[in-house]
Amino acid sequence: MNIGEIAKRSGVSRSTVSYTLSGKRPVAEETRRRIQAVIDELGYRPNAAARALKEGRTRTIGLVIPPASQRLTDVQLGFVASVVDAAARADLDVLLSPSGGEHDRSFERVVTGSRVDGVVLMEIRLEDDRVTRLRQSGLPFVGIGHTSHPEEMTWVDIDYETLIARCVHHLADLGHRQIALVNRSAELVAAGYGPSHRAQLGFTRAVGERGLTGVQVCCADDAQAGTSCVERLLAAHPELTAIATVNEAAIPGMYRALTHGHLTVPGDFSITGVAARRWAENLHPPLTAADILADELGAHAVELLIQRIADPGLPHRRLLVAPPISLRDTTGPARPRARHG
Amino acid sequence: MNIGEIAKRSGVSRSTVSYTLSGKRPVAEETRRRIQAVIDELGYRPNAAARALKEGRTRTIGLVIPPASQRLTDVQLGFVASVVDAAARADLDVLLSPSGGEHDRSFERVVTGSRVDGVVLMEIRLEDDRVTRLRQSGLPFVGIGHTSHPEEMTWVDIDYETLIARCVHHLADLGHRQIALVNRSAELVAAGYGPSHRAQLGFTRAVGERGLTGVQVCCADDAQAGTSCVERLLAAHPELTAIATVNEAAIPGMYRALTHGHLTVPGDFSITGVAARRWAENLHPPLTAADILADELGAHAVELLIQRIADPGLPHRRLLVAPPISLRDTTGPARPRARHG
DNA sequence: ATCTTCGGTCGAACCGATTCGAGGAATCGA
DNA sequence: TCGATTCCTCGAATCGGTTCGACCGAAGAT
Repeated sequence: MNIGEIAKRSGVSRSTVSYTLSGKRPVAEETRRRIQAVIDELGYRPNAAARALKEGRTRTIGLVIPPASQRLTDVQLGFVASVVDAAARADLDVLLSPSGGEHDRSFERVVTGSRVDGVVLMEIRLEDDRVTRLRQSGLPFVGIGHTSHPEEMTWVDIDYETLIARCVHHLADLGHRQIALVNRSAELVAAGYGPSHRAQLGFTRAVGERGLTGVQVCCADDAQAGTSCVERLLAAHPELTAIATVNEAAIPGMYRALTHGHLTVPGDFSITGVAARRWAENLHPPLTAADILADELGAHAVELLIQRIADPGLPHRRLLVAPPISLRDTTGPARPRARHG
Repeated sequence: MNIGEIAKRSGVSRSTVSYTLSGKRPVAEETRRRIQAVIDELGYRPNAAARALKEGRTRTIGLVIPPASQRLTDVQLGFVASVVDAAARADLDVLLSPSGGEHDRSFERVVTGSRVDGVVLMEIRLEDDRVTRLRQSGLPFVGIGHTSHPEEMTWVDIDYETLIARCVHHLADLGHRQIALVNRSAELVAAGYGPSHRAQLGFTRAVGERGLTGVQVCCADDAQAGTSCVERLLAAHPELTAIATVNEAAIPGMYRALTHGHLTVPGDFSITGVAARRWAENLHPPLTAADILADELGAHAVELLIQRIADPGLPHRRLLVAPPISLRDTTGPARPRARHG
């Protein structure tokens, strides 16, 4: 079922069929109708490989997701969904590629075999081999996240530094004097994961500006870890009255630890952070947090990528978003903690 | 950077380079080394489109995910991850396609343009247009889930009927006499969503076999809905002492409603169901549930698909898995409910 | 009446791989 | 020494599209 077959049945040449499809040259109205009828009847669609070969573009973008695809956070999942949606709207297909660890073959295939016109790269580290690899390959790409050389690539990102600083200021405004930052896992922080690093910066800065006492801890990305992390914090820092966090997966566990410690939220203890909106709303109690607009960010990444594909010579662009804090039910005026042992 | 360039620099013909790459004909050891050196130096990879065009296969599979990609459940996410992993292991790329609603163009592109060698289809309904469409397209496909004509396609699925029946028997063994099934959203059930339908069947059957009183309700896929659903249940059925559910997203909300109603789990009230293992373990308290082994199922789907791609004439196969219930902390002996208003 | 112009169509080249039949050189047996 | 066999390599065809130059007839200009 190829273009030659359509041509034969319509009594025209292959090129005329092609022009009918693309509209790049005029075709007589009657001829066009005849060809279209045959196409519709046979349900013909041009072969994607042949088209890609001749045109030199695949109408496909790669989406490189983090290795541990088992444990995508809600925010990450939101990025995937929004990238896929935005790509679909632009009539682009999305090739999914896990990267890192045992999946390097997959990443390499995507980068190197002219399979895609461009790549959206998620979960970028401050020093990231994949960025180096992509840059030297010459393939257009856009990061969701950025490296320690932000000017060298096009990216969109969440301004964790500002957001966490904002959280700290918000807590300080409410009278809290001793605040903890619950970051993500120690491994991620050690690996130079940008958001974690920038959260540290923002926290340190804001705590300094407001003359507060700040504690920083790492915590694995699950509820269990959140519980034990907060238990340790409460025990070690009796004056602590509030937490800011970028570790959404640990938050339910943190709630649990507070409940166990007979601390009500937001009465006795305040907690705030950065999280996906729907997720924050569905928590109990709903979390006061800076809402990450994954939809918007993913769509923007695709848009920038499409521009870069159209003109790879374009200067690099970056977009750093810092959504405001949505006040919900987990932050309130500071009150000295009652001791319960 | 094409095969001709490699050939020129190695001083051989293009076909010799091709044979070196594929090993389909002998190439002199020295020639092979020379060619390989050039390939390594230039980092050459054969153009995927050209190869696909000539070979008639793309080394890519399509993964059709549910429309509301924003709200993939943990189980669904597990399927995606395991399919991607399994495909990567088989050196296959994965083209992601949201289906349904506004995304039909994407689905159509995947099915029709020879973009993929086969398709894994998720979230199948009892009557499903996409299955019809795929069957008439002749493209090999494997379902995760199946329609009301199970013999007409190859699929893997979770035996929700058996699992829910098992949950009911487990609760009956513990002495519970009145049990509720919390199903997924009314829309899904109305749309003929297989798992929901089969859960109903299994529930009705087991309740009958054990002479219990059974109540069935639908519940949207979020915590909020879970809370109000259970609140209504508790109010309407004072004798109710246990719940079985296939709605994992609603479970945290159900816990909450029980807590509010001053019912301890598993002391006053038992709850069990079907859920992803990691998720069930991380819940508080950990959920007694049949653990869905998404990894296994996804990998098996890919395996079956690869077989069908290799030989489309193969008879259809099906795999219905019914993992045993993992006893955790949410089911216990029946005890008449204390009235708290 | 002749020259342009232009809309509509065709044939052929091309994209970058794979694969088949054929050919050349070296080796072997007779 | 000559033909057969084996081993290696090459050239050409092919996959299914797109696109460029050319051509043809009809309409418009002079």
